[in-house]
Amino acid sequence: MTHPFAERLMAWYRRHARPLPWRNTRNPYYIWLSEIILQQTRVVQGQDYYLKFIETFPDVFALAKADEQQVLRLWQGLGYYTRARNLHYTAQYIATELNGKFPDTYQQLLQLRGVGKYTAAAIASFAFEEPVAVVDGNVYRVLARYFGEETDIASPKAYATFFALAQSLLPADQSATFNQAMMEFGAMQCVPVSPKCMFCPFQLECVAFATGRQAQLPVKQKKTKVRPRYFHYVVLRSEEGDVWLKPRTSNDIWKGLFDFYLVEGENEVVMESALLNDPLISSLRKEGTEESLSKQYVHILSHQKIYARFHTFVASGSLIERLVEKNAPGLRKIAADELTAYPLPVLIDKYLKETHF
DNA sequence: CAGTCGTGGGA
DNA sequence: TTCCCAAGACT
Repeated sequence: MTHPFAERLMAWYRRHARPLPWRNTRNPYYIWLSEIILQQTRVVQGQDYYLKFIETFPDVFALAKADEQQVLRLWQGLGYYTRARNLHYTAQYIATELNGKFPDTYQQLLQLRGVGKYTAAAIASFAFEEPVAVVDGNVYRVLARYFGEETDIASPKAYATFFALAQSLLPADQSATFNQAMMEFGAMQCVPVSPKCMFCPFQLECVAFATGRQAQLPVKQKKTKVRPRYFHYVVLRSEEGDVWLKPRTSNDIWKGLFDFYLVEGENEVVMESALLNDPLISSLRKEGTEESLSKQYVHILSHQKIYARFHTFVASGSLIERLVEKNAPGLRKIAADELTAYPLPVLIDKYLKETHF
């Protein structure tokens, strides 16, 4: 009764599946962890993080017992840090409220923080063989091309359209294999640029191939606009080897991570006066503190382009403490050799490495 | 709905 | 250089 498409897809999968570490298990904790890591993230980038996480936190209780800061530090460099904070929150919820028993249905999984429709379907099918189709970027692409489906995948209603398609193809008794196969096929064969149509098992029926529209499908309208930001960081270093960090708590980029005291301006012109007017910088200069300025760093995020410079001030710890208390409450004094315990944005980590901190 | 949340890699 | 985008979720 299996749909011919599904049959051929799974045959392809049996020959071409990569041996990924999270494919050897039905443990929902491992599958959940891998799926959160892989959201908007390439396998090559996520794999080492997955291995680090299961080694450090072998079960949901271990993850629940950790500090959020430790989880974020392990996540450092992966981006979209809300994923890590939700991961930790959900681990604590499962460990304490559910006594460690993982939710085992699509609907219940959907209630977990950080678990949306895709991830709930992935866990439900991979761990519990529930017949619910996954729809991720790969699935959009494969189905849009195969069926010539032109719905804009950036519109929220597209999910329902493609879910219905995927669900109609899914064999109820092999949902795990089918879902894995759909994504693997999209990732390895029906790739975004230059898909391997010459060796494709669906060449005869694929609408995109027949009409030469592989490059036009799937349709995606939304284009992200990038906002420039101008950062001037104040790096406070004491002669005793301490450094002052700033926890990022607001709903901005890098929430939950640490950076330095920051002066930000709309543009470079505004920046100049902002620096002169800043109370902490003024007081440091008034004290004649040794100062140096770094090169400009350019750091690209999905919606922002950050131009950053680092102003380093070196002084005695007591002087810095006095000025910080008066002008920059909220900074945290850290021994330089304890920086490895703090989750830092890649921009900050790169600066620290380049200046041999 | 439309915008926002990182980072790295490939064309 | 610039653009796209990668096993999305949340507001």
